[in-house]
Amino acid sequence: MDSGLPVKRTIADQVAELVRQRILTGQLKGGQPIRQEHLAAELGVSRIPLREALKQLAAEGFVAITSHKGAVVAELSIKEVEELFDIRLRLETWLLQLAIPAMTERDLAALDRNLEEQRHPDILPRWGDVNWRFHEIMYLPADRPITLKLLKNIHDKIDRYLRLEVTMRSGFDRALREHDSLIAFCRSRDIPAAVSLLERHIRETARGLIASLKMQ
Amino acid sequence: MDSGLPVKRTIADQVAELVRQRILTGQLKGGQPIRQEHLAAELGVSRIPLREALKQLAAEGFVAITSHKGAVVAELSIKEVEELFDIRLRLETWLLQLAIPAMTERDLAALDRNLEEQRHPDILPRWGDVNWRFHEIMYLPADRPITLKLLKNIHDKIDRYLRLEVTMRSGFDRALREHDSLIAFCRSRDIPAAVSLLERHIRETARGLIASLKMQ
DNA sequence: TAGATGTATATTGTATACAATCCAGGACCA
DNA sequence: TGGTCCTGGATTGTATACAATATACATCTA
Repeated sequence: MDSGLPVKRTIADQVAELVRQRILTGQLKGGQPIRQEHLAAELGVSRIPLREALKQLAAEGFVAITSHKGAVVAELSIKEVEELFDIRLRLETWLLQLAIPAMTERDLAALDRNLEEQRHPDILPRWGDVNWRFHEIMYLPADRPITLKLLKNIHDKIDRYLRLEVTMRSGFDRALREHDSLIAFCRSRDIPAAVSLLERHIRETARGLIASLKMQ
Repeated sequence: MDSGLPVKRTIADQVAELVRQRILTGQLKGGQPIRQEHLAAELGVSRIPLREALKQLAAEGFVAITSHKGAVVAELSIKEVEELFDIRLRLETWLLQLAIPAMTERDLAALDRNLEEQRHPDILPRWGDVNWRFHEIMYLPADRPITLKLLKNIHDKIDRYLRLEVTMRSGFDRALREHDSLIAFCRSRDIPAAVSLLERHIRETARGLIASLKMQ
């Protein structure tokens, strides 16, 4: 099994990863223009690999490139966030349904371990990653790699906004409780209960995030 | 309303479009390696814009790039084709459900016009485009642009294989009949009938394509 | 002969240099 | 004043040149 990451990584790939991280963590904010010469100099590379990285990020939807004007960090409108959650709803409930019958004890144990990590005192900075991992572990037994990759991309886009602490604090405990119940339903192979809880889980997360977006 | 295409197109964009077309039409076949110098010379450009185009196509899933080894035209396994159809099923039935109540007479007329085009004697070479346009027109009133773009990407990937004439001939008449009925159900706002027909339509297309893939 | 190791050549990856384009701000005019 | 047309600097887009890497083949060794 291949991790998907090339052993010998090219500068362009490293730069793409780094810029993506900066966008996800908010170091690069939505709407902010990216000056190629400046950023390339800061990273100690030429503009060529940076430009290739930007082309890739543009295709992934993290930046928007306009000819001869340059790249800006992509912004998500509330409408777009709602649509992304809608897509999640359709695809994740489907994957969960497929996954539950295929789950092994190993998978359930991995979910337990992940839940422990979520309860770690200073989880907040890593919450985005750990939360996605939880969902990923649940869906892996469904054996739908393309869908999973697609969902990861969506999660990444949404996570930029979930980092707004307002949302974090209010939805955090609820998320933990729901994750806990989800594992229980998976363990008892109760597909309807699990799917319906997941549906509520996603809708609630969406509601919280969108409310906080509308507030500011 | 913006077409999405930049007025002043850069060489890299034109090359990306051209290479994508060559892949979709089978001029570049799955698994075939892409030699940068050779292709760049053939197109009369340098390798820089070609490389940027390849990075974009890689992110879209049309080519696979391995460091220091180059790009090869992506291949789809039967398992992957099945998964793509599964995603279509989930997302397209959802979009249709949303779209039907929002459809106007204009939309229905556009569907009629498209159907006429499908009946054109030598539609075969343009079938991929026209077929997608049919589905796109149906889903546009749902007003879910991100989902629609995602589905277009999936359609493009599948179309490469739908061009195998075997499938074409056998599934062609059926597709026409089903498209016709779909319009009728949309016109009478019969959501359950339309959705269930669309579901069968997608499943049948998948079945035909996969059967012909397994044959060869 | 089979396998390992070195070397030449092809190919990709990156830096530098230059061309094309955009944009802010000033000159000019009605 | 307000609008239009320049113009120069900033920025992006592309070509060329060079560096890094991979692959095929020859050579060597046991």
